[in-house]
Amino acid sequence: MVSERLTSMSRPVVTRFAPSPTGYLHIGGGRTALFNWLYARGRGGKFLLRIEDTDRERSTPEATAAILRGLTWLGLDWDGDPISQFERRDRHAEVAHEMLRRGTAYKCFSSQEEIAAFREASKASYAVFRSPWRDVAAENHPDLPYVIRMKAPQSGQSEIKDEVQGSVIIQNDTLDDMICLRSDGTPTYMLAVVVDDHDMGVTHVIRGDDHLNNAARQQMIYDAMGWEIPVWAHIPLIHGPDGKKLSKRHGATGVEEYQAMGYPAAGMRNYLTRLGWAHGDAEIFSTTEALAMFDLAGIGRAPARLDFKKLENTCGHHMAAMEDAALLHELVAFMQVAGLPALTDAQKDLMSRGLYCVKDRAKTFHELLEKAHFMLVSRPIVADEASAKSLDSVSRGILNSLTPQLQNASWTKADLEQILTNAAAENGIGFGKLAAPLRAALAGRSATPSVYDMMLVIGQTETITRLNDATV
RNA sequence: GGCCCGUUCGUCUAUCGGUUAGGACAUCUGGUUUUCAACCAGGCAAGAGGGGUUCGACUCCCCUACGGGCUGCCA
Repeated sequence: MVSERLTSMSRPVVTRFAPSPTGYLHIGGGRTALFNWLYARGRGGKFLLRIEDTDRERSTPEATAAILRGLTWLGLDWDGDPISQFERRDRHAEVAHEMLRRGTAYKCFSSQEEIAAFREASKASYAVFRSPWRDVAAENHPDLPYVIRMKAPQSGQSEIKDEVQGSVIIQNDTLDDMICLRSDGTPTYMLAVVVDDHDMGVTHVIRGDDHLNNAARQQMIYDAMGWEIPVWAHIPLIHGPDGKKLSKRHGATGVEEYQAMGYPAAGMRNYLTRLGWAHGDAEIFSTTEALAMFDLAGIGRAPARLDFKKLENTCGHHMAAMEDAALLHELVAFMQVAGLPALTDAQKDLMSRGLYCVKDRAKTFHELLEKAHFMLVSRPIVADEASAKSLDSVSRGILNSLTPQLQNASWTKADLEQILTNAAAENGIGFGKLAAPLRAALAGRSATPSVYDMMLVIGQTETITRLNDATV
């Protein structure tokens, strides 16, 4: 592992996330953003956003909005306004021309047809294209459209000092003179990233390892302009459960889909942080703890597979640990995204009083809602198939006999406990046999919080009314 | 084809030349229990294959296999 360069350690960290606005925020992109965010924020640095919208055909404002929504949901905040790469095209062109002046780039008049013909002819050898214009003096240039190509070294090697991949050596003769400025005057990606990262003061480039090879060429631009090369950290991509590249076939690929599936953002952050990164045995941790622990050295080099079981488990821990108010707030947002009807004020009120007894039994918001059903239904309560079985004539009779005692109860947990255990004993049944019909009557479900908690939450009047409903 | 990266239990991973290869999720067995969730105790389970280097390799080097990436006037 290469240690961080001194120059970079002496200035504040600036990272960035640079998505192409061609669709929703991919879960892999979300993790890349998270790593950048953790690294910068954990060090008091800046986390910037750049929208790589130079591909005018595929870029849409809707996609940009979706990406920002995804980041916001994940809790990743960025500094300043997102930067549009497209709007910086003049600056990119300016740098290309500066390279021309410096002699580190040249005008190439080869047409796309000529290049295509070269590729066709050298299909077998896969030779790299060598422009015949590399060393042609300006006075011999024709009056034709041209591109500006990087005058890259053709021998020797380039070293990428990568914090994750270690030292990576690329032979310079395998690289062609990449195009920096197209014949229509627009910049290519390779030029634009370097110029933007430099101008934005990015100190650490943390991105997918599909860019590892690109780093060698990008370094050449930094060198050509005399700019300082940032610290590289190329992280492996996320794969589906079967080890293949994550695709729609695997289910959810978009961050917002995970929100709709009901995973709490804190759990998602925790899980995603641990996916491809480790710090000893740390598994369940808060974002504050993650910020303190996160480092580049802990990032693994192999692609990690998404494991929904572990995601759920992680989310369960966070769900239980969340403050009631925050949990309710996130639940409301979730219901909106999932297209569920909004909670009424009465429901919210009940929920804020009863969340304590459901949050540690759920791993997703869908489960939370299911467990909270007793707070959300309105009478008459219809017992579902499983719970209806426990409402036979015998148990109805027992429930009915409970009513007078409940009417006189002080409605504390201790009091209710005494009434119910006595009732079970008097009827010669185990407590479980009594709890089942109570669940059916109070919630219409067989999987619910403790019967005591339900009674406490909905209150005396409502409890008795529901029992009466069930016994008629 | 060329170049680059990767490969520890089913999964996420720890290990940075000497460990009974550890933890977590999942799974299995028992316990607890008021259903669900949880909890407690325990079990199963791993260094891709082959060569080196070394007193000693999961760890360092090479080869092979498999997976991934790059090889655009896409990003």
